[in-house]
Amino acid sequence: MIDDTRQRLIDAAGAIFAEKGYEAASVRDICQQASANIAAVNYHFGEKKSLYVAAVRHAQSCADSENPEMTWPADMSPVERLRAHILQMLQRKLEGDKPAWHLGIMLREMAFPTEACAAVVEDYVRPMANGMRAILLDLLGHDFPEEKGNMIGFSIVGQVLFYYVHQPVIRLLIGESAHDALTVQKLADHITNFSLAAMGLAPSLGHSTPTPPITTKAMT
Amino acid sequence: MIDDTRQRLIDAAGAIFAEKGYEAASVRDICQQASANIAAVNYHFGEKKSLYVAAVRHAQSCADSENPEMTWPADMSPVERLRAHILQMLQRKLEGDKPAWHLGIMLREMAFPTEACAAVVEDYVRPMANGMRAILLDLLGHDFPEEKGNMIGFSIVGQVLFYYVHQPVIRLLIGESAHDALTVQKLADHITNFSLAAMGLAPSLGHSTPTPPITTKAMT
DNA sequence: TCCTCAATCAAACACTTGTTTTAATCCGAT
DNA sequence: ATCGGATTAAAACAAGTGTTTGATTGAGGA
Repeated sequence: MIDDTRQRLIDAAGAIFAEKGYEAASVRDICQQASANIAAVNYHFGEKKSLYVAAVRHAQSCADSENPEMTWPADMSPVERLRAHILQMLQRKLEGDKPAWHLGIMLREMAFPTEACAAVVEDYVRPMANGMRAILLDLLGHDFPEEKGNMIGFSIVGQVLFYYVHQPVIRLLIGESAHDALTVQKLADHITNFSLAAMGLAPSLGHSTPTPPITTKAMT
Repeated sequence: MIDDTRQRLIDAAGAIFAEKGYEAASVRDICQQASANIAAVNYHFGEKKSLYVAAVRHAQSCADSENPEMTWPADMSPVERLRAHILQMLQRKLEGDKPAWHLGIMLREMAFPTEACAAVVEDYVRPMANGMRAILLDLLGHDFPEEKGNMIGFSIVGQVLFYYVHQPVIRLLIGESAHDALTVQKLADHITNFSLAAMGLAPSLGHSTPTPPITTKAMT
């Protein structure tokens, strides 16, 4: 059976782990949500912790398969690749078509790491970081200093992650309606334009010229 | 000292809550670290949850008193106020002279909120957000659209928080030595220059085109 | 001195936790 | 039909949880 109880356990566990954290999630709750017996988790995974890492690995393997390698058309300009990259990151996090726990459990792992964090970094974060670095190298020149490039990458990713990690704070801070008005497309355009302007590849924000979405070709 | 064990309990609780999270922290561990009896927490606070919110409130009251209201000299240019503000945020988080759990427990609360989150936002986040908004209004003009201003503020704060929230990921990603090379001063300069350039108030990163630093007053 | 009352302590409480055990069930191969 | 391995089920396990109890302390006031 594809719909094994083992898979049902991983799905239920991921959802509950992502929502309540590792310690607060009980195997009884997980088994009940998975319509499985209490002993099932120990039969299939041996112990609770193994079920947790199985859920994390499943989440990142799904994230891998759901996102088609981020391979952009070769004739796409670096600027447009950056724009598409930022939009995709935001969509992946805020437009939850897939089960929301896939990224929730990984963000929890990245903020308060357990032993599964290293695997997440290697299998999920590093490929994404390499993709970002490739774009930045095309944008800034391949002899750009590595440390500066790292910081620029962190500046971009930090902007994106902020809207996900601290979403509840933003809601409380600016109100529900103002938060709902921040659509993914609007956020992606802002972050892209903000970052491009910081790198000198687009007109700066700040002066209220109704800036149309920048679609300039990259300067090589 | 009037409330001896009560304060010891709050200190021990804050440290353990920040490190292990609410559920994983046991009152027995807390009482042992505080050299108090197991019944002390229930005698002084009634229940575990009240001790937690007491620790959170203590952390934010300390954060308030430790940071002298962020009142800059009146003749300081908005650009320099922004630079000082960013540096101060980073110092507060990464240069731990004070007990590290003061901000650790609040970041945990902001990322995965409990019922204490609203209080943290109102008493700690909102004043800081107002300070940031005041600087941005001086920088961009007091008739700047609110939503755009919010997003710019989030872009700046997101860059800062990234280095704290995802510090373990950064360590794994670029290595210990490269991470240690990212001093607070270096990060503050980068984030400030990056953000100023994005707003068109400083030369852009990316190319060494020495555009003279713009330190003009806000255009109204 | 006696009393009071807040504070501390050891012990036990009732409950949940993760895990194990043992028996029952399914299901394809013989 | 029968066997045997794989899976599920119910119950019990030991350990840990937050919380409560009731006794004990020790300083301050009448």
